[in-house]
Amino acid sequence: MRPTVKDVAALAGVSPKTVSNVMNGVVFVAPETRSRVESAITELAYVPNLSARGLRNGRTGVIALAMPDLGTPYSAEMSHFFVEVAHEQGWGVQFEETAERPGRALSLVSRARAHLVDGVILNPITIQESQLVDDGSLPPLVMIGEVEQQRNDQVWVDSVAAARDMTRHLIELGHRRIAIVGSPGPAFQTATADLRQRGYREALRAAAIDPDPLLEISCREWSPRAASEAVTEFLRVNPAPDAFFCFTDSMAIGTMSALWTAGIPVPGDVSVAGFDDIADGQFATPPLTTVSFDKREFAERALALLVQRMGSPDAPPTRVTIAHTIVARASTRVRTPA
Amino acid sequence: MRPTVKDVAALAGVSPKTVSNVMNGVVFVAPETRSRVESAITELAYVPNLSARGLRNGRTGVIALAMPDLGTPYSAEMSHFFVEVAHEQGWGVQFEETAERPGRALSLVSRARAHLVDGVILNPITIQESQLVDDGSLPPLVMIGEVEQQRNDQVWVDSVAAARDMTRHLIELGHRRIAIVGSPGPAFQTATADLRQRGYREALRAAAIDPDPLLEISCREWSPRAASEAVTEFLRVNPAPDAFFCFTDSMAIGTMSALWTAGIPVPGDVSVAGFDDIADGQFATPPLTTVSFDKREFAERALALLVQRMGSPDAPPTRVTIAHTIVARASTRVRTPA
DNA sequence: CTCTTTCATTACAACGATGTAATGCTGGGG
DNA sequence: CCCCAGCATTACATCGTTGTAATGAAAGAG
Repeated sequence: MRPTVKDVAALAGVSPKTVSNVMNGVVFVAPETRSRVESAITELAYVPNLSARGLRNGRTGVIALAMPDLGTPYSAEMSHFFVEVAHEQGWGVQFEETAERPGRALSLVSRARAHLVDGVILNPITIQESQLVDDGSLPPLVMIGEVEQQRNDQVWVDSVAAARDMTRHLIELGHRRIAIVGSPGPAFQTATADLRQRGYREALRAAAIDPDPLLEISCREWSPRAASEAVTEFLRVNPAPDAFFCFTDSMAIGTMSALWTAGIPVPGDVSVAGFDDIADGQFATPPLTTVSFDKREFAERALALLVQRMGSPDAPPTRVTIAHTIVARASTRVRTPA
Repeated sequence: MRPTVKDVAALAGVSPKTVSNVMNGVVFVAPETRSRVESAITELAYVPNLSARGLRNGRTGVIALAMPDLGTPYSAEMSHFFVEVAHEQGWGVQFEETAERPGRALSLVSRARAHLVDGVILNPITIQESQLVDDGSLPPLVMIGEVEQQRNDQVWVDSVAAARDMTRHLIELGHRRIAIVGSPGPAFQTATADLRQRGYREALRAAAIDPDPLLEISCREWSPRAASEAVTEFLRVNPAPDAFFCFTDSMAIGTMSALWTAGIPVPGDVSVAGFDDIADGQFATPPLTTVSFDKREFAERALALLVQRMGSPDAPPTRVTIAHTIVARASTRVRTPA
């Protein structure tokens, strides 16, 4: 039988409330009493029942983290930092996967309202999910990622600027026919895809390069497999472009795989760039040029926003933009005309 | 203000307990009453308070999953399947990272005892963690991975056999000087490393190949970076072996990166094999030969074991072995003597 | 028409922790 | 010597849900 405050109180010869006072430390407790209680706690190996505390306080000390698909390196790395940061601050983290099935985000909100979690950090994947209706009963919520909405607190990377920067980088290397992988298409519509494509087009326009719709390759999903298939199909019909700018590192890895299979050397014949700076990108062959940002800072800011929101539910929403940089590695290089 | 059973009961004109009966569905409720309650629930958008339920029942419906480092593809993919399977069965999943700092596993057990979770699935990383003392107060617990202990339920892959099979596979391809990456060393001691090395040595012995201690490369940690560094250092001093058998796919990716940098073609000059069959291994260049096993089945079996353990705390521990297969891809091929 | 029997429904208490308001104690001033 | 101020500690109620035991009503038997 698990010991309770009652047991501790009995052993220490005080009342349950005094034990509670010792643990929460807000009320002053005489040093002698305090130490007596503390040793009773140790002796019984007492651990407070968080369900009871949660019931009483309306707080559980747990937040929910909803990422599209934990299995993908991007979600995984982000999750890693969220868990790390949250644990440092004493929060538990409960997981949800939004890609599993549509509407998952809603059931998630339900869960939150079920008071198992005090707040939610949500990386929406579809447009609908980012349009969660706020009927006033939403739990404290922070959106992460490239979502176009103003209703909730949000942390993101400026995808338009980042895509523009990367495209310009490729242009500066001498590339002209720059294909993108992950363009928004009928099978895959996300705000992220839209924004990155917008940045790409802006950079082309700035360099007076005519955008070629053929070079905007879309995938049925943002996975290495889908990218590999889409690029393979593209190469079957078209000559290789100067460079591929893939909207995620995962798709870049799939793209490089397709190029390897097709016998096209990277970066010899074409350059390949990604987005996200996942750890394995550094160890791809060749190491991947990518858009990088501080994932730990991302997690810290999002959690800070969430905690703040828990405190003041009615404050106006805040949007935090995380700085990005272009990390040039061996997968891109100056174009040497054939 | 969140509605409670009381509010629902008032609206439906019944007692709180009847509402509870409708939701839990064990006791028979007259159809007419039931539908009245159900529409009251819908109207108020009532969601039960899980803290209260947890306090009352002693069950929270949440399990904890403790993996070494969520950021690594292996942990991430396993976690993905655990979350998927758990959600299908209505469990919530709370995350812990055991690699964060030593002793984490203990604080985790504390958390479990704090009754926020009903059970724990633990992938221990150090030997100590796998030796958790059972003072009778452990929560329902299932160990996953290559841990040598008999105290707890466990799901694993037979690492000795798998490493033996992979080594034999490489031998059958004509390789003789087969290096391993991830050999147990002073900086990194795990049961997994021991077992895989044992399997490797057994296969060499069976083929009458003298094991060469120089070919047993150890890394300071099981990451692509550490593997890349260790292999680079190895190549600085030694001639390239016929093949590298890396004890994880992550290390295989690091190894291929080092080989790429050193200008040694894979699989032209050397073959590379991994272990775990992570998704990105298929899209490495070249695609990675590896030891594969059904991760979803792994998760299902572990969760089933955990649920069973919750029901009967005193049953003797069970150990489940998940089948493995060798998946041959382009990173290994028949040796062509120079 | 009355007395069981059956079975849906209800009243009440309890899970464990903690905020509130009241209690008891100690010591200093009148 | 007594009373009151100040402050550590306590009793009690409460959070929302559900098991237990009791209630009440309806149906069937005598």
